[in-house]
Amino acid sequence: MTTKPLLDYFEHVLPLTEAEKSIVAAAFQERKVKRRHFILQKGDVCKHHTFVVAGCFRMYLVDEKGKEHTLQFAIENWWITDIASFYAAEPSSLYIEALEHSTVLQLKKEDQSKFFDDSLTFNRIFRTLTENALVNAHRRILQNISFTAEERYLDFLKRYPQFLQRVSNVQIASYLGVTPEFLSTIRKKMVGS
Amino acid sequence: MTTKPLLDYFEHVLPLTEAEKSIVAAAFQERKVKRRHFILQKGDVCKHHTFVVAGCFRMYLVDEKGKEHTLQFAIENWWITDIASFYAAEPSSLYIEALEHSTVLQLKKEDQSKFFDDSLTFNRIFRTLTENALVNAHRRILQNISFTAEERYLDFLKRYPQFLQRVSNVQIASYLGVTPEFLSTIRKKMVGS
DNA sequence: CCTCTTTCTTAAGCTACCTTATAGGCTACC
DNA sequence: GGTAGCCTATAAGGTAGCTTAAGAAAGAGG
Repeated sequence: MTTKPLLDYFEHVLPLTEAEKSIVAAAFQERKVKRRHFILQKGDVCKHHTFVVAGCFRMYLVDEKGKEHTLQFAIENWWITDIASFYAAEPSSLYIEALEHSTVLQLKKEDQSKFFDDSLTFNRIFRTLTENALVNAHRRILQNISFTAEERYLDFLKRYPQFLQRVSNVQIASYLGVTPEFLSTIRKKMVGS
Repeated sequence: MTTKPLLDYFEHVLPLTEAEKSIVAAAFQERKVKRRHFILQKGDVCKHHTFVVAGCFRMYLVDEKGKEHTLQFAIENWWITDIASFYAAEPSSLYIEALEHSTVLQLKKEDQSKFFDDSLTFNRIFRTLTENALVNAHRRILQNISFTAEERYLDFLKRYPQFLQRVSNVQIASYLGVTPEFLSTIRKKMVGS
């Protein structure tokens, strides 16, 4: 069953009753996404919370000069959602693209709202997930304003070594906020030392 | 009563029953903080969620070269908490300093946990606050990797004009991730144009 | 298996931002 | 009411990171 990774993930936060498990299994919809296809494009309203069962995604912005800036990657057991668009029900300014053939589980906003109206458990789980995401976001902000590009790259390597095999250096550069050429010189310098 | 701004703030998210209001009023503790005093210092575990009733704070990191990097300011009706330290119960790497004589309301972690065990309402309120904070954090990450220093300053002016009167340019520079000298040249250039 | 696209690297010249230093204006406090 | 401490501004020289360009290597897809 495809929902198993999601149920395991939830139980890692808070134990679920059997009833809650079947509610989750019923509410989330499985979806296959091919490489280079999008589950969100600029202008769309983000209507789903997306949990990655298999595969790899990136969420990015394209600026007025056409340059891409990556906010987040996601692989197995990660969430990838434009929460600004999702919660405000406004058109997104972001793209979410599959970097590999992928399988996701999606929760519609209406179904999530029902969960939140009724269930203490689901409020606690999503509150915890959001707290964790915020802690990560705060760390990244601090790194962006206080680290050099090389320090940010080293931290990325340490924190997300799994991504190295799966996303290109072009995309890592756009996550770190540098050009691919400069990332290349950083890598060259590191080999030397 | 000092808790009124907090109750108003909560009700702006979700209506509270009278019973819930008195629970809140009882759980939060008022505290006066003098200018240049700290409610959190590096090495301390952050044990309270802090709501600002009056005054002004900044939360910052001091790096190994002694330079300060500001994560957040807070004035009336803002929260200021090192959530990484708060939720993980680990020593903080941050300082939270009063920039003016201030009054805050603080909620101990144990009391918040009790709220979360029992109350759907409080889970929903804090989930919503955390979501909003995450949306803001995401916007700031995008700005940091895709905006120039001048663009970040312009957005800061537009978004937080109240802060201009209350925090120094040195501190704004440390929030934007530039030196005070460079902020000064940006400001000079703007007047000219 | 072959071709087209993407990826990575290297290098030269350039720009944004930093460092250090100096100086004037403002505030606060003895 | 003077002096110390902080805040802002200005300028010169330095460095991190960008732009453009070009070629080699690796993959994707037919």
